[in-house]
Amino acid sequence: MQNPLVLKINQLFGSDAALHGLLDFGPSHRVLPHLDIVGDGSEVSHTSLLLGGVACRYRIMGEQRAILGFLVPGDFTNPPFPDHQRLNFGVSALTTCKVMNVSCAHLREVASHTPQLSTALWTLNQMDHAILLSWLAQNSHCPADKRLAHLLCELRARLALVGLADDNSFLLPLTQEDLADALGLSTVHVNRVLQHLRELDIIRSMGRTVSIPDLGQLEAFAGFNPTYLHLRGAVMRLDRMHSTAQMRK
Amino acid sequence: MQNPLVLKINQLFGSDAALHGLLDFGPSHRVLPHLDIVGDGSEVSHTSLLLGGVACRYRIMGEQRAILGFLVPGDFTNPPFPDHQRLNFGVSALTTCKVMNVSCAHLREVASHTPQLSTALWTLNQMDHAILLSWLAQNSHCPADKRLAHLLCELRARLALVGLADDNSFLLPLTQEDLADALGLSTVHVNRVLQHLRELDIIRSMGRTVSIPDLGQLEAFAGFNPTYLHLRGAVMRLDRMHSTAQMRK
DNA sequence: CGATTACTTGACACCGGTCAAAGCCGGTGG
DNA sequence: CCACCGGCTTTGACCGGTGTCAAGTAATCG
Repeated sequence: MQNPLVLKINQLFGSDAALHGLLDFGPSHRVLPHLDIVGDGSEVSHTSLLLGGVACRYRIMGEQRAILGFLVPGDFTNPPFPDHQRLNFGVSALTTCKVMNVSCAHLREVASHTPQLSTALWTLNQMDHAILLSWLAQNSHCPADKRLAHLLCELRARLALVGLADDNSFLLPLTQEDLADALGLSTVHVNRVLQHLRELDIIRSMGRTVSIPDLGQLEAFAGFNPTYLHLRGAVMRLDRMHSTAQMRK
Repeated sequence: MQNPLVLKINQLFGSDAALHGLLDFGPSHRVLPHLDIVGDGSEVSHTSLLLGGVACRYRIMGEQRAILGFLVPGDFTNPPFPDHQRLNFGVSALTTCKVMNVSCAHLREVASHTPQLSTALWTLNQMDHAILLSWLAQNSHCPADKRLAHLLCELRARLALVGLADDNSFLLPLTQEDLADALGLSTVHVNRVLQHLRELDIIRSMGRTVSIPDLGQLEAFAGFNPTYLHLRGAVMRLDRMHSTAQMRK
């Protein structure tokens, strides 16, 4: 059972044995569903690495919960760079989660000895930012069916990065209510849109398993552009950054 | 005529004479309305500081433009930290803009000599992130009138930081179409919601000037919580970061 | 002063929300 | 092994917020 962050970094930047040992930070603990991993508005000088399960960033707006992002294994709850962040969101476990706390100071210390790790963390942070931008664009400007399809594409791609999905299916332990709170829709409507996607045979879902007859078709329907996740070309980009960094010296 | 970034940093972190000279990076140029300051998808190793005018981050989705954020004087088009970013959005001038390009490498160089500047840039970056989160939450989970009201609160607060707004009014050079593309609404509906807010006497707008009879009432209506902009307490936070940084040594 | 761009208005359609009830499914305990 | 239970999913009827289309009015600029 490998650290999913290591898996992800290797997947994105090419296998790099040097990193394997660096990212074992210590003991992990479990968080049960519906419990907070990080409380809303808390002030922290650490981040938490999700090792297993699915969690979400959220904020309570009036009566209802707004989900602002999903976390899958290999993700950090908050950016690992600055000390003493006051978060303006909470992080809550959606399934049972395995979590490891990482001091930001410690992570910076490790990264300062390993420029590749430092670059990798930066890229992951930009990926996080890109996902947020994409949610904003989709949720504000797309009809419900495209929104939902796009979210499925994104989650599949991110899960695939840590070996939890392939091109044809993956396990998605979210309720329709979770999806609704993320997409800004009602639970009832999410249900109907799911049925609609099934009728079109764009997805086939049984229980928690989503299976995808034709990934290309799904991504086309959603208008999904995987490059924003730095999925392809990330290795090239890392190389270029190193080479230009050397040129400048 | 002062550099609005200096103004903003002083406003947020307290007057700090040491910064005054550091943030003059060189020549600026003008960009006319509707022209790109940075093209979508371009790869840059610099950022651009907006010195005057209003611009937006945007992305074209199908037929229509999605506005993903507004830029006011003192804002950067993209985060100033990493070299060689491939942007997944464009930046376009909404009014005539005065823009100054800043090499990321150079900015890092300057910041490395001035820990206060470095911290300030970090905080500004987190502020940017917080605004994005807030847009996502509002646009996905609020009815049109609250959304619009919230956006007006945010813009007023940000403009006030650089001396371009007070509690009772400010100049907002946006068309209703700009607002619509930002809020994910149709132009027609933005028009109607504006009328509605005027009927409630929550805002009074004449031409491009928005005047606010009672700021408290507007912010209450919008559910606006200014702390997410680091507006209050930012000075304290900066102090705390410095003192804890020293303690660790 | 004409021409273009922005704003305003009304009628109508539709997407998605709400409410309420009924199945389904997995777990728990007798 | 079955009965029960709570959470999740599915349905239907109805309503309201927003979008669309199209036309008309104001404002801005050369």
